[in-house]
Amino acid sequence: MEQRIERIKKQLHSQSYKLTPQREATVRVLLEHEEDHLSAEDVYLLVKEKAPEIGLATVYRTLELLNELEVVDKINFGDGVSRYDLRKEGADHFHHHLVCIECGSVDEIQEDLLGDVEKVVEKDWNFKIKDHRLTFHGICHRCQEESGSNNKEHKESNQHVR
Amino acid sequence: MEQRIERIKKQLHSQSYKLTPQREATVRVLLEHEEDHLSAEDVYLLVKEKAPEIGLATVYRTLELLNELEVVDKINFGDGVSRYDLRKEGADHFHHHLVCIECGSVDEIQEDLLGDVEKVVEKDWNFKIKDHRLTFHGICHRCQEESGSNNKEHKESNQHVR
DNA sequence: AATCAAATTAGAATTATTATAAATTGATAA
DNA sequence: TTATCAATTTATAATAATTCTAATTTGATT
Repeated sequence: MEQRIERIKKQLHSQSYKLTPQREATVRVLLEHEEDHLSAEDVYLLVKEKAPEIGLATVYRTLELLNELEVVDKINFGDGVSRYDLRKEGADHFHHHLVCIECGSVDEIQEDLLGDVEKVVEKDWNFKIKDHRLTFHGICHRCQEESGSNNKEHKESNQHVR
Repeated sequence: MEQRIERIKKQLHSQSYKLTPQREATVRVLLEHEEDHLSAEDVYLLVKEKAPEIGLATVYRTLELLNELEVVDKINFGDGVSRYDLRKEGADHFHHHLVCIECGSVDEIQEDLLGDVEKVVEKDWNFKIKDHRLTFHGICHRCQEESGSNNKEHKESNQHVR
């Protein structure tokens, strides 16, 4: 973890930004919740535990900065809020998401999957792809297994959406 | 156009909703702007021309209703607003989008493209796919052609984003 | 004409996000 | 160390999108 923070710090410095205490606390929260898809508010509340004096606007600005530096990705699942997702180091493509319409959980797919599709799009539409967003909506494996039971909640990877 | 409205009317009736004048005016606007990706506000302003007494809340409610009936799809390109896109009749999959990061234009891809990918996801992740969202961000064919020139604006299919 | 539910309107309320102005911090150089 | 200057942060106000509420209207049915 310290090494990743160190690398992010270098990345900031290389563009003459500083890793202030507030920014570091924010990055730590993101690293500690790598599996989740936190909203700005979520991040704010978690950062407050480490650095109670931080302001919400600072969190927003930090997330925006990290987004510009491609340390995090800003995503939107259609509920009202933006969520922020740490990029896997060395990942040159953005990962995909599986959103369960039953329980609201969000799982990630790290595999590429789109290589061939992107080739087709670049060629047939003459479109130079820089990034992509792919989200599948459906029923997750957990909700399928319990078909018949009434258990509506799962313990892990739950990111409930309004 | 009249036939499509007639079919939407039937669809509403089948779920015991009515095609009120306000709803009809809204549907007409959507049909007349099938190529665009209108925000609720855009729709509201256009509907006002036909039915000046309509309220913004009604437009929101109508769009939400049409979304539930899968007549329109609610999409989100990451700017602050939701956009509403008429579903192609008979299309069992949601079309994809090409968002240009230069000029802000949004083009559509009607081709499926994801068939194989979906098979893999359903099998390997045991996820029952109901819907998907795929958006590519990059440089559109128009902006590529004019590399070198300073022309920043295009006449058609422009959906500028904040 | 009476009735009842669905739909609409206007406007208030909420929620997420961004902007602003004043204060603080940190690095650098005199 | 102290002065200085830009970057950053804070608190708060402002904005923008969307949803809620209460009162009213509409339409179909008795």
